[in-house]
Amino acid sequence: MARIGIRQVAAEAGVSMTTVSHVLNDVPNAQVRAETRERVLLAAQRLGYTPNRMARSLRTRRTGALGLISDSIATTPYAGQLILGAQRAAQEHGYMIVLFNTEDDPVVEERELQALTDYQVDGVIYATMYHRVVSVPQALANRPLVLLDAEPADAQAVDGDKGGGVPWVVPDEVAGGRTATEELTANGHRRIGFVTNVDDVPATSGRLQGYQEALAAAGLQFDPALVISDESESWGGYRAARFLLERGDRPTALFCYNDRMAMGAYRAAAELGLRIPGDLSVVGFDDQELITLGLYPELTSVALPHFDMGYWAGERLVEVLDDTDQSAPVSRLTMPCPLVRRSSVAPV
Amino acid sequence: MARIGIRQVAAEAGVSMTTVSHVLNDVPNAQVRAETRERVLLAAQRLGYTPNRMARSLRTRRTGALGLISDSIATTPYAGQLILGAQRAAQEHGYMIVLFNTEDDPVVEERELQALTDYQVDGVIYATMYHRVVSVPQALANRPLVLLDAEPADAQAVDGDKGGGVPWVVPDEVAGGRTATEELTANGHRRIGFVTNVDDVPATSGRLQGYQEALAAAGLQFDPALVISDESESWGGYRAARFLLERGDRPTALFCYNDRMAMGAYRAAAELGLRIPGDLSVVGFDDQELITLGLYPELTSVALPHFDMGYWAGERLVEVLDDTDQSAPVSRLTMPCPLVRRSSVAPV
DNA sequence: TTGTATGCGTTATCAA
DNA sequence: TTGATAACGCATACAA
Repeated sequence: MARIGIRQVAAEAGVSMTTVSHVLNDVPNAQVRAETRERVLLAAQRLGYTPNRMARSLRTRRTGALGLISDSIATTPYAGQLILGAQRAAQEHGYMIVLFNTEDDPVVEERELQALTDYQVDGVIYATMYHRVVSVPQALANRPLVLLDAEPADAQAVDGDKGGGVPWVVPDEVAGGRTATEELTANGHRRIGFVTNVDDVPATSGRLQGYQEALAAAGLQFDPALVISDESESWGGYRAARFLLERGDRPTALFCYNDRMAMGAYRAAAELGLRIPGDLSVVGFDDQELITLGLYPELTSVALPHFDMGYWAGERLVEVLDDTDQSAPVSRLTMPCPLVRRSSVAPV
Repeated sequence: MARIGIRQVAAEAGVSMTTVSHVLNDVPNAQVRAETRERVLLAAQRLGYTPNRMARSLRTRRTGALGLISDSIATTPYAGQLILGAQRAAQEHGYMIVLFNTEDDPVVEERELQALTDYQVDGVIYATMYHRVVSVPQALANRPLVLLDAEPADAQAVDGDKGGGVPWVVPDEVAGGRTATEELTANGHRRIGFVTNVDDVPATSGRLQGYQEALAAAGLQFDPALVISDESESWGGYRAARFLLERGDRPTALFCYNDRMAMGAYRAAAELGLRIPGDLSVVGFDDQELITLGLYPELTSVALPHFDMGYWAGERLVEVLDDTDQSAPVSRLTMPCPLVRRSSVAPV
């Protein structure tokens, strides 16, 4: 049983290979008579024809594969959404996603970049699992490339700008911080603590800025004493929250850098006999359901748009690959972070 | 600049394409003179030759791609480890992993299986993110296939047995349940509650069995009243634990079906004024660091060997693909679940 | 509007 | 021990 190829379809339809190819690929130039076209389509259908991707690839010099290389797929709960988004977009355009991992190890990264080349992927999505500033590896310089949840060290372009360089998408940390804080001011809170982290990443400065903007918008004075930094873990959040809540003029609400720190803040509140949300309102960040749904009361949190970012990156890369004209419409995007309301916020 | 291929290497080395192919692929039959061999290797090196995978694939009818199709990559924190393990194994043998997703939707699954065929992957890893009993889709029946974290509905073979069917790997739920319970009996606990879930999955029955075995091994009587089932969420764990802990002869230790339920148990204990581990010892399952490290005190938990299972599945599939003799050595494996000790267990 | 013929870069068959 | 050469299945320049 000879595997059915374009040749068999041609025979079945009583036409030549060329015609079949034209019909099946919707070649723009040469036209095919509608009747012939129909015949070919039917024949292909009847025979259950599936194009041989290897042969096609050899000929077109395109594999239809997108490489997704990321720093640490294993240890973060975000990875899934990021990858799934990219996968969905790729799938919709007939591409497949091939995974690569650097494990945050330069040696491994080197090896993976080599593999990326060996496998001859058509384009690359360079992803980080936490919003980071990265310098694009030299090996990726002259390839179709999109940055996912990462921004290039030499970035400067404005939102929606062409920017000229490599497209990238990151969460809008500033707007996210604003959203979280506004939820609190909207509930009448006037003393709002910010339990933040100590790392020098875009999220740290961005969310702080959003916090300040929201305060200003509500006519509130920014008080540096209400901002406490610590490790972005549960125990860091505990320490910071405890410090804030033990003050005489304790805040009535806490905006926490992430859900882990919020988890620590819950413990601090419990130890001090403070009820949530009755005595203290709390807003987290990241919307990690393991935490937000696990805590009691369930935690209101700002979600990171991982799926959407992944999807955008996939779409964008396909655009770059498929578009004849390379007039990149948008090369940089910050995505909004939606608020997910639960039960940890109440009016003062 | 013509891309360098086997032809260029041949010219550079002053030999024929055939010879180059022979030495580069270590063809077992035809021997090449050591000196010639050296010359070819050097030429390839000097030119930085990289084989064209599409051409090779077209010829060998093998893509070097393994399809990893899973039910829900997005929503679970396990996915990363599972995928990473498989990816690592694949990588080590020169294969790449291509991702597919069913989203637990039969329609999508249908489409993805089709894609799997279109992309002509050499083999398939069918993975579920929670240990499940599955029936292998018809479309996968006659392909190189390995089940990951899933067991076929018609399974019957013994560990290490050839089994004849498709290879699969799952966690050893029984041993895991035993491990968790033994940690408690070893600390002198004699009244050990089991906060379990209501779903009919292998983990439910397996862990219960392990619990019973450990009790028996410690010479303790199994008391059905100490086993409470509820939804495997934080609030379910809360309810079940609360019920157990309010009894007059409350247990001094709790084995929880998973970390989420343990999280709820923590809350129940706190509300009842019970200190952990002073008044109550707790062991969880899954070792989800977001929870185990977030809780206070940090939760002792039994870890699911996701990375190892992924790795095994990858290795196994490659074996099936590469091995000339198809005498499958092992077709079924249950992996041990190691205990991760933290601070939630103390002697009575 | 449709058909013929060539080549993409390898591997494998056969001959030398 | 090495070298010519024929597929692999498809897309396309060119001819009809």
